[in-house]
Amino acid sequence: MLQPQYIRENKEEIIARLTRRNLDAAAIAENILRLDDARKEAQMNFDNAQSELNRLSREIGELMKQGRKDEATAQREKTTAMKEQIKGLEENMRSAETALFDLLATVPNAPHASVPAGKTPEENEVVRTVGEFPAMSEDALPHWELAARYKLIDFELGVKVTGAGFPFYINKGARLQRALINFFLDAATKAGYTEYQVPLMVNADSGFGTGQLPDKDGQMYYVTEDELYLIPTAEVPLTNIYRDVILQESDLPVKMTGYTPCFRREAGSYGKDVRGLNRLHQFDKVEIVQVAHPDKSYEILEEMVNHVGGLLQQLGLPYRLLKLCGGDMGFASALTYDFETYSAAQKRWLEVSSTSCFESFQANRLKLRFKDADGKTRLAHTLNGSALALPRIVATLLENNQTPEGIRIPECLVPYTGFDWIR
RNA sequence: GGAGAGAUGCCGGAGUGGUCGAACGGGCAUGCCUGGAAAGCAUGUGUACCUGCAAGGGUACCCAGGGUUCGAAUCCCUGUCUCUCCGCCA
Repeated sequence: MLQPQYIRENKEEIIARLTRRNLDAAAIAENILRLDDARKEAQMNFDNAQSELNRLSREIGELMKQGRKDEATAQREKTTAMKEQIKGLEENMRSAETALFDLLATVPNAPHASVPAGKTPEENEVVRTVGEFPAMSEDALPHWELAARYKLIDFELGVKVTGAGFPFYINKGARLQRALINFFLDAATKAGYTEYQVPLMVNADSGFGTGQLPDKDGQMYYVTEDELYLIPTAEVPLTNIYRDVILQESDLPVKMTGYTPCFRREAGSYGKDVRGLNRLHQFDKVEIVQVAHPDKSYEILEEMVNHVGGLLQQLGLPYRLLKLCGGDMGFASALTYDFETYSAAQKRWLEVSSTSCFESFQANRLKLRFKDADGKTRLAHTLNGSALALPRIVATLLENNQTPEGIRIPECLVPYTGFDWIR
């Protein structure tokens, strides 16, 4: 959530940044400031009236103590009208607060100054492309056919037991999943991230804290009976650990990692995008999260990008790094890098990681703060990244590593799989 | 799921209608003391918002939300959570 105070002091900057999201930023900024002014005035009126009532109450207490009953009663009569008035003023204040909050809650984060303008994914900026594209023969198979041939994944069984987008992984397919999860978790802990195993359902406060609510309400599975949301990413429970927390500056950066299944309704997806492992309702992911000092957050974003790039390199997967344009960025992000691996048999790029800096946008919602060197309480910055999401890694791995003799397992995974070929 | 007890500041723990943002103790910070430390002594130690150039002033917050009252941490109602006992159970 943006801070009215910041908008007031840096209006031109915020408007310029928000404009990259293709919004009428000036109108939004004006509206926020107008509602904030109204809120201040309403609070002032309420505070003053309340202050007067408090003063009278103290006076009555004093008179009672001294036994001056008549005077106390006279004063008490004065309060009746005041209470009525205060009630109205309080309602004004609350509705002014609500109006401001409701607007702020739906305004996305202001993109970083370096974010390219643009409306569609085609306008994302390619930062770099790494690795060799494998030479594929014409009869190279897409991963869903390889998965069937080697009996690694059963999509139809998933449809039977649950529905589309909930595959079964079997045998070496299952073992490969487990190997990737362990490989990613080990890499993260080696890089200094503390491993967590987290709840897979969260309450509405947590959903709000990281920005999924109200923005992505329809995209999360919701358990009505208990008013809980299935997590769409480990980011939600991990980051919310620090909701309503004030850290010491020396605690920063906080580095956390966790493996979880992720649940996404993916309402509105269709066609080749959802074929095979390309888009699932349930998938596995290892996430890395950091809580950072505001001065260090972009440095840390680079560090996280390097971590993710390192994983892809070890897996021997060619990838490109994208800096997302304003139109393609998530609601809460100030700057997002996507990693896409090149899936040789499908001849397309598949997103396998999204790594973002949220600046203080989430922290403001979470009330995640720290005490700086001067003892001042300030909002921290939050970051996170997929490191990595499994299904498309598996898709690319199967496709790119297929040979007439079977599918070759990358060296770095062999200690985890216990086999080096799928035949 | 049933019965009971409880929820107070960084922690422990008072407070059952009036000046309580909250006694007392611990912790922590700063100062004095010391060669240095410990002990001792002194002072300080929440968050948010409003107002003010500032010093300061105001409002709210004692789990959450309602209510009673001139006035609520204290009384009433609802909810949440924790603990104990019973039941059920991987």
